[in-house]
Amino acid sequence: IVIPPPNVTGRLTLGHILNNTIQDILIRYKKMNGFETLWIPGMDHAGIATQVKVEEERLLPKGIRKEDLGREKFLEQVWRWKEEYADVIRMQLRKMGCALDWTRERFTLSEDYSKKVIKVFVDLYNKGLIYRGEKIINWCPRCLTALSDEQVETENKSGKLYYIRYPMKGSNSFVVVATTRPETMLGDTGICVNPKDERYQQLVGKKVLLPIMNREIPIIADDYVDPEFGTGALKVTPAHDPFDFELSKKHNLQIINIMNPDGTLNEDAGEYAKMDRFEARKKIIEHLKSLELLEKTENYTVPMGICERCETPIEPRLSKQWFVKMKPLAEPALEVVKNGTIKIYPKRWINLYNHWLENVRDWCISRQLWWGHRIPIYYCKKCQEMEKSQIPDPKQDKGIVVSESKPDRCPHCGSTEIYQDEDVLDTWFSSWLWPFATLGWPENTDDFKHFYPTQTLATGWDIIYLWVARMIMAGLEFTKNIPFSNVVFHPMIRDEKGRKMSKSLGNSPEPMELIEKYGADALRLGLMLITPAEQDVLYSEKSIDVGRKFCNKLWNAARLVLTGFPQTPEGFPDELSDFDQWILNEFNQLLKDAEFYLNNFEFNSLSRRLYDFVWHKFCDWYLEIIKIPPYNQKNISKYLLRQVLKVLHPFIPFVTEEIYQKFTKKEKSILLENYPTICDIKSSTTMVSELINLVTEIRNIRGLFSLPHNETTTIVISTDDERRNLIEKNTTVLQKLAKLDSIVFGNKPKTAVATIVLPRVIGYLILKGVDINKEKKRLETEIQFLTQRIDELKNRLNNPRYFNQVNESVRQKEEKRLEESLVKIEYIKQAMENL
RNA sequence: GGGCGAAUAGCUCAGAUGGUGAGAGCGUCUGCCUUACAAGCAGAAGGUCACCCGUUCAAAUCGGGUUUCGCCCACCA
Repeated sequence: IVIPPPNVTGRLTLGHILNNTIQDILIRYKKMNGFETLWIPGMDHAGIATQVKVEEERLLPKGIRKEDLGREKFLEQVWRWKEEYADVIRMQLRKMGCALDWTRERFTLSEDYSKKVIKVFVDLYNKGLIYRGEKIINWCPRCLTALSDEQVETENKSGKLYYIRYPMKGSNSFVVVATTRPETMLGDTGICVNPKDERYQQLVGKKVLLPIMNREIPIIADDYVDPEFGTGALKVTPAHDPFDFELSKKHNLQIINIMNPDGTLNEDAGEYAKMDRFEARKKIIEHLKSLELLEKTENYTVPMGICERCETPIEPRLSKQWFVKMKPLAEPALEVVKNGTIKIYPKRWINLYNHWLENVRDWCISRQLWWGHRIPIYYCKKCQEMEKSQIPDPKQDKGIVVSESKPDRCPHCGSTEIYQDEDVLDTWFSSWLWPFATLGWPENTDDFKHFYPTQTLATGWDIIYLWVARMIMAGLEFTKNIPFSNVVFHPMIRDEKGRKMSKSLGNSPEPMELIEKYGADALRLGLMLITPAEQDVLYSEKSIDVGRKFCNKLWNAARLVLTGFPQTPEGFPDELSDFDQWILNEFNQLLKDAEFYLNNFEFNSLSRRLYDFVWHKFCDWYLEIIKIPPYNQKNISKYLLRQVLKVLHPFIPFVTEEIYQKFTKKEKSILLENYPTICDIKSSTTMVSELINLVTEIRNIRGLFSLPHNETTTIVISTDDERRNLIEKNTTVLQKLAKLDSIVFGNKPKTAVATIVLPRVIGYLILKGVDINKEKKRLETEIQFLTQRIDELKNRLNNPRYFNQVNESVRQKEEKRLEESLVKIEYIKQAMENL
């Protein structure tokens, strides 16, 4: 396993705890099952995220901008930040018990790793899969960089739809257009209508006068325009809308960029130059009103893109950026999931994966940032100048050199005036190499040969596009192999009200404080107990307390086992009591379930199953029984506890190790032991179950008659020989567990009694204040219930269709239920007569 | 607009291939300081499994539809 590298932006969150707990469980489980395991740690430089953090927390308070420092000085600051938080993250991963191999720690911006990133860029460029293009991209006016489509989140904001009149040239009439971003009108270079729209057909080819700017712009026709929306006429702003840009190319419209990178308007916006885009919106509306060119305003929900890092509204902006052609990479990635070479858990995420890859668009990878891998593109000043005067075709990248290291001379003209592109690469352009770059690729290292492809990637579903799909593409493209066989998507952690964890809401708990308060094991187990496979986790601190209580319970149980039975052997004893067999049988079932759940990455189910076994089987019944002589002299508690600790260890490594050391006297870590295997059970364990049922029934009736728990009572039992033997053999156990002073065999005593009926056993509890009529009623209700059930079962079993279709084991179970019910009803009737 | 998911006890959720009298944790109530554990033990109450129709000997589970909620994607400005 290679860790999904945490961002060096800050401390780990609860989400990281969840993510790493899952991986640690897998690593420890496989290790104990005899596999060679490796879990590689590492961190991600997280380009934009870290840069924004450092600016906000290190520079802003001092009132300086990064431009004041300059690129080099600023990067020094970021590296210092990185070192600080890398230390914190290392400490956090250790505290939560992650069995990582720290000798192999990696970083996406280390010198070594950077070389791999640059190599990949150059390779892709040479293969024609990277190109420079002038397109409308997502621009964050706050971060001053381009973003990929995946780094933009869409929020539906309530806004307005403005209807603006564009006067026809040489006429008194208007064409009315509807827009949500009226300020962009300053950059309009056309009006577009649907050619089939009869309202406008005669206007196509004519011109309107753009208000405020007083520019003549043509009316064109294109199928793209939906006649139903707004007025059916679309204002075309090529520099500020992706489709308008396409239209402008198709119809040869002028392209006018009216905005500066920081979201203020530029000189092409006339009198609005230097004004912020939202301020300009208000002013322009006022302006249009005064010209009587604003026809109306409607409320409208606007899907607005915001920067995932700073939540600033994105501005679609025309600019020259570097792109990766995704289609050729996507096809093989789709195939490996389709044919099952890579398995995705839970399955439902496959849909999402496919949908994205089938509709994938080219990936904008250049960022106008400082923190990141500098793009290995070098420009020749001379050629560029030549290009401007001689070769006007912008598609030709003349004067550009793509190289892993800085070239001395321009290969075209021999000039030494060469400078590198200022931009860096998208942070995900390094992350997508993670599974193999961490193992030494492109060198054919021992690690790479031995450990690649990796087995399992565990991560949150939120980065399925940003990261997972791209890693699969990169793995197939560069290593000709899948990067991992399994992808386990775990849910997002939300607060109790279902809201996302965020700093501004203050609902994001600090994991280290939780570890301080409850212990790392409690945190790990508590999270596993509440983390469903397919739904988001609603976190509350209570669940961590549940984890802590469990650890405490285990600790106390271990205390009893280690000190309470000094005579018992530590190994597997020669002779097993009925109760030993019973608990071993239960343990075998647990092991079967554990294997199933782990193979299917169902950690939640397994953690619940473990909890239930340890608490409600091992502690509540087995440990209680073996306190009672003669079982306190001879039992398998020490053996079984050791096995149980091993099964629990992947979930709660610390407390299990601590207890285990008490056995081995600090000689060997429990992690180096073998995982338990299923052992033979010779005899049937149903008799013990019957005994347990009898105890439960007695406790139940005692409760019904409000008998205080410190008072004992007498029971008279009428049963067959087999059960009489069983009960006689376990008299003390029964007495202790059911609070009985004596057990007598025989028929109903003359005193008033409460009646307990099990198949083949009638028990009469001698109690005060028993109302015979109420007892009769209680038993009659039971008879009624059983009669109904017997009818149902008989009907079913006599039905040939049932008989033919149902599988053997189910039918046997049903037959047994019928038999038990028939026996039980006879016993109840017998008990009724005695009343 | 397209797609995905959810609806089960007061709350948060389990219930794989249809088949036990639908479970757990928390909360509530009753009784217990029983020598591992009061951070605990023994019990109880509490559910028309959102609604309708269908398939089946049998549906919380499968199919169709309805309602409510959540998420993702999308170039109707």
